[in-house]
Amino acid sequence: MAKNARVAASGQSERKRQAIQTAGAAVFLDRGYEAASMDVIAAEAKVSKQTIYNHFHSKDELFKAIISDMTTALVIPLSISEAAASTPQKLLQSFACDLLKLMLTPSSLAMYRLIVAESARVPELGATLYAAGAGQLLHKLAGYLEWETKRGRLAIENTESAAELFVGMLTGRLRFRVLVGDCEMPSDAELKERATVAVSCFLTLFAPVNIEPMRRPGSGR
Amino acid sequence: MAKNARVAASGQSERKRQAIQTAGAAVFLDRGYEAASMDVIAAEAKVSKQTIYNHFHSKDELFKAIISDMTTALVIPLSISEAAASTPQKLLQSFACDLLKLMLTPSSLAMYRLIVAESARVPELGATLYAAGAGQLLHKLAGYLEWETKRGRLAIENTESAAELFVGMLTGRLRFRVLVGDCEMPSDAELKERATVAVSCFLTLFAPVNIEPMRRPGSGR
DNA sequence: GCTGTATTAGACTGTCTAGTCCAGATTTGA
DNA sequence: TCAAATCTGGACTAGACAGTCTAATACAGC
Repeated sequence: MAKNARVAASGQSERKRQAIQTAGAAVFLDRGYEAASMDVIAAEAKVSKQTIYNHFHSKDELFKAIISDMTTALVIPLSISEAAASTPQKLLQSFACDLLKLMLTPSSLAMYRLIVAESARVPELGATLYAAGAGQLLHKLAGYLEWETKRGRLAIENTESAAELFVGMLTGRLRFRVLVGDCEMPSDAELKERATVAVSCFLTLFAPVNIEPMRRPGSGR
Repeated sequence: MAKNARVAASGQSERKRQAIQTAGAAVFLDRGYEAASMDVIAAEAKVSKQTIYNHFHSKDELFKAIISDMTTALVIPLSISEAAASTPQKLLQSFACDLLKLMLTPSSLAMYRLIVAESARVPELGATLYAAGAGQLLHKLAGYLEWETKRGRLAIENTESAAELFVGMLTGRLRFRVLVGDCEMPSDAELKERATVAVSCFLTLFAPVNIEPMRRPGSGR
């Protein structure tokens, strides 16, 4: 045991392990930790239950492995490389749209639900995941804001707090409402409108003083 | 059966029912739906298990009764009655502080966790609770903003969307971070600073044009 | 005090689950 | 080709849990 996993990447054992993690992720996300049984995961992975226990000591360890794997798979939709060729308004607008769409994805919602529900039971996971996901996203956004400030196209003193402000304005209670079934999934047009309002407010607050401010916000539906 | 419950308010039966609901709320909030067993709830309520089933047909019905009871107990910390004697800045600031403190209360956090976790299993609850809690709060805030706009002390076109914007700016990712263990409970001073930033941004966006704008925000911490 | 109803403790059923064990089949690596 | 490791499926243990049942007790209204 404990052989180099990479060497065996094409081997059956490693494929089984992957299948278990994939199936486990699906079942945990779908049902939550308690309601996900090892038998169902085994069936989903097309693997015998014993095989799961060959790879993971317990249900809890499997869960932790899956979640911690997910942190490496989180993708942040903000490419600062494009920033030079764009304007703050365009870049923030497209970032905002991407972010809204991403966070309202069924799998993102399921992930959020799972993390909120289980972070009490498994404290270390939540912080790790936050750092890899939302935290990193805010940090990248702050980096971009910093860069634009140096360039003179924005005027922000505390970029970390401004980044959080922007994301807060953008998302508001939307995720909670969708999660809780208070409203349908918004259309793309509604998301775009929401993004536009947030960007426009943000630029009103943080555009350099010598630049004409945006239209007064809050007129959106 | 089905006697008027109010008449029997001083009776033993009604007291038992109350004890069951109270104990059930505590156990559900503490452990979540799945991990809360009827035996534990009975013990906590100092009641026999059969008595629970005399009052509620099933665990699920008990859960629903408890949650729907909570909706009537939600208190919104915004008294517009004080508004006339104050200024938008002062009132929003105090509202913001109250709201932040309220939402970071251990019991509020536990409630949030429970709702997020269980709204998938019991869809109708989430919407009801949202309407009674966060939704009503946003609505009251919007009402206040409307009133100040009519009075000429604010200039807002869409007050509902502005209310959500304000709450979004105020809370940002804070609840999620605390819930997930990414950060400690913030001190009162930090909460106040956070409220100040949000209020100042909000007033910059929505103060009437003839009034001097606030200091440029984002300088916090 | 009498009568009917609610409560109680605890035994009990049936179901579900995490985790183990085993004997035979398959795969892997040399 | 052979031996070690891994996989399989299914039976099994032990415990938890929702919900029922019972026989005895406490209580409320008349």
